[in-house]
Amino acid sequence: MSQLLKAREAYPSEIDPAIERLVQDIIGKVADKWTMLILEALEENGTVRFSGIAKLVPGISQKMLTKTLRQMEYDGLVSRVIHPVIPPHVDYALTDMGRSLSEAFCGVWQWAEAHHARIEQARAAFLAKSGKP
Amino acid sequence: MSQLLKAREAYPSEIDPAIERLVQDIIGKVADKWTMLILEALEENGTVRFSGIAKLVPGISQKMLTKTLRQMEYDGLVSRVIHPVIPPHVDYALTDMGRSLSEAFCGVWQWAEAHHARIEQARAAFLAKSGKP
DNA sequence: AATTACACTCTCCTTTGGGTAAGTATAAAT
DNA sequence: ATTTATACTTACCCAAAGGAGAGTGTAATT
Repeated sequence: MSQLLKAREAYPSEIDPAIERLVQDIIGKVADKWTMLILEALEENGTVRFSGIAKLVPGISQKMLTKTLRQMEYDGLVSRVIHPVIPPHVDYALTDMGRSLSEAFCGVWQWAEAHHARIEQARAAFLAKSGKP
Repeated sequence: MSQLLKAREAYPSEIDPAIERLVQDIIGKVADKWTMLILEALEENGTVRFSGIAKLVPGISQKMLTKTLRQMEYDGLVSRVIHPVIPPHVDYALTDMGRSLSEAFCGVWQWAEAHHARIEQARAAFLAKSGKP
């Protein structure tokens, strides 16, 4: 057993550790690149089909799109409506919970848009500081 | 080349695609489990040492702690101050930018705390619906 | 008869994430 | 002389993420 694991037990916590773990699990699942990108795409475009989301989320592969949508459906963030026609037609949309998450995430998007220049600046400074000496 | 990739180029975009890509890259990096957990730990505890963060972030390994902290320093989210004593003493703290990100993330934490019960409910419903027929 | 459309699924493969364990440096405490 | 403390790094390993590409089913189109 590592020193870290031993030491960790020493700290007390004011909040219910069971809920804390649950929340961290949710954060761990929801704080996913593709989840967030799909969330935004659906928030801005309402009901969208599979291929529509693929167009709205640059760089996502079919595999990841399918997988992420399934997880989001499982978590109750999106609804999935199959129209049994040929060729197939499947509509995706945010649920109320998905919309509320999207709203909660709005601040992060704004932060990213507001700070991307400063981040690049920080990176350059880091490289200059640590790369030279 | 896949159909998806071909189709994607067709869609025009109102916003600067270069900035869009930058923002999505930032989201992709920042939307990381450990980053978010460390962010919260530092936000709530101010200046903390390496081993202190390890105690505050349950389940993180030394390797991931080191790696994530380096990335956060690179992105300008945390400051790292080395006190050249023996045994070593290194202080970590959020920068202004780190604090602002933490603030932006606050909404997501609150969402997770508010909705974890509903998520578990949705999962049960999903399994009942898709597992039976 | 061949092609296209759509929303997948499946297989193969490479990359990354992430855990464990051991090693490092050195001064102070035992 | 050995242990302890701290903040790492390195090496080894496995599992998960994720990309590329091919295949599927069927009806309408060409």
